[in-house]
Amino acid sequence: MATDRRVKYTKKVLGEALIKFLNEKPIARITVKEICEEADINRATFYAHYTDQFDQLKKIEAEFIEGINSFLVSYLLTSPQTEIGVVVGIFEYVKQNKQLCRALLGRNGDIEFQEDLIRVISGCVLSEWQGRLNVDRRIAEYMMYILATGCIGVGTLWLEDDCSMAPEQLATLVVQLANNGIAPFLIDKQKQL
Amino acid sequence: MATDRRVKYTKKVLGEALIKFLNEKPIARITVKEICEEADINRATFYAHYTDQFDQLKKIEAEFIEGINSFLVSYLLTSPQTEIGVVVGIFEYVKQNKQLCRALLGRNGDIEFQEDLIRVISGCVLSEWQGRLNVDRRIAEYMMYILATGCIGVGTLWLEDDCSMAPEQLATLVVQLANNGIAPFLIDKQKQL
DNA sequence: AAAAATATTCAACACCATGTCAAAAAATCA
DNA sequence: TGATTTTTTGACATGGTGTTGAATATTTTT
Repeated sequence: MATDRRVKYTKKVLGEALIKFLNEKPIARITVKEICEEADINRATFYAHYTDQFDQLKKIEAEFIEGINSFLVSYLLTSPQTEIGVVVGIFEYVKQNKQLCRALLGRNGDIEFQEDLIRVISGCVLSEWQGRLNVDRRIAEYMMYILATGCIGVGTLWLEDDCSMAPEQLATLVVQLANNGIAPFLIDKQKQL
Repeated sequence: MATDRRVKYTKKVLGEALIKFLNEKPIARITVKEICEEADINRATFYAHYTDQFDQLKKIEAEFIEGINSFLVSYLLTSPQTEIGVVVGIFEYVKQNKQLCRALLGRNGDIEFQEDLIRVISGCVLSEWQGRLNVDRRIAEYMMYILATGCIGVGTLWLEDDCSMAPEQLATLVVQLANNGIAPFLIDKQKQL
């Protein structure tokens, strides 16, 4: 299949070039010409694989989504399912793809990619919760959306911090906040008196 | 000052044209040429006001941020500050600028704009909470980020629903979830036994 | 209402990334 | 090695870009 070493190499260096530029400027400012110059690949070759830089970005995004999805599926099948375990897994997967994720989620990232991620997280992680909620289906969807976007948002901040915090710690924070909100963290616990 | 009626009209129709296209495709796919044709404004006139379509978008975004910021500041100065009141105010302001917000936050929106919004919300609404949290400053920042991005995320979903839910209802949901998480909404409340 | 100031229009220009092509060269696979 | 596939090369027309100066139109000022 698509295992020709030349094709593999071409896509690899073109992808690296795009990611590099995405850390500097939005996709709209990036030209096919400069991607090819950076990667030292002929422009005609680029067009043999992608229609333009947006197409290239979409395909890289799709590859990542596919990757994290299969990771989650295999995780859910094998491991004992602690509530926090999956969240840790997600953050670890993100950390392993730090540079790519920073480009896709950061300042010059793509909102459609965010939405794809929300879909994956909702599908694999949050969907189970949804059935246990004693609220309207629509309200439950809104609540899941808040949690999913909050999760992605803090993940992005974490990436900008170069993933300095441990994935377990971040996952713990997220799960606690999702379960009980900020109340347990407040200073004035009048109940203690 | 900048009150010449011609300038005002030009910027207005150019802005409307850009927003219209943003509901159809990403800014990168939008050309200065088509913005001007849609607005029936000469291309040279466009360049008298903006360097390109990105510059135009940034200026429209900045205008909105400025608007919501002054709205929040005046709100915090005049009204009795109920915890939920400010959140209602934000959602109402968003609803009043539905079409614009949908373009700026939707599928073809801009992540930098999201970040600007996070900054405003954090600054005006969440900063007070932060001091009351019994956690590290860094952890508190992460928590605020989760709440802010969750808030924006659900706001975007709400916009796509054409703001069908009342702002008060949505604000209530957000505040409850932020304060106590999903626990109070769960079906199996074993504590009741 | 006329004059002065300012904004917009118009036409034309060079520039450059784009997307495509056919033929040659290079690398891979069997 | 020989056949196949990919990449390179150079060339081409196309179209949006950004700028310019003069003409025209509109607003503001006196």
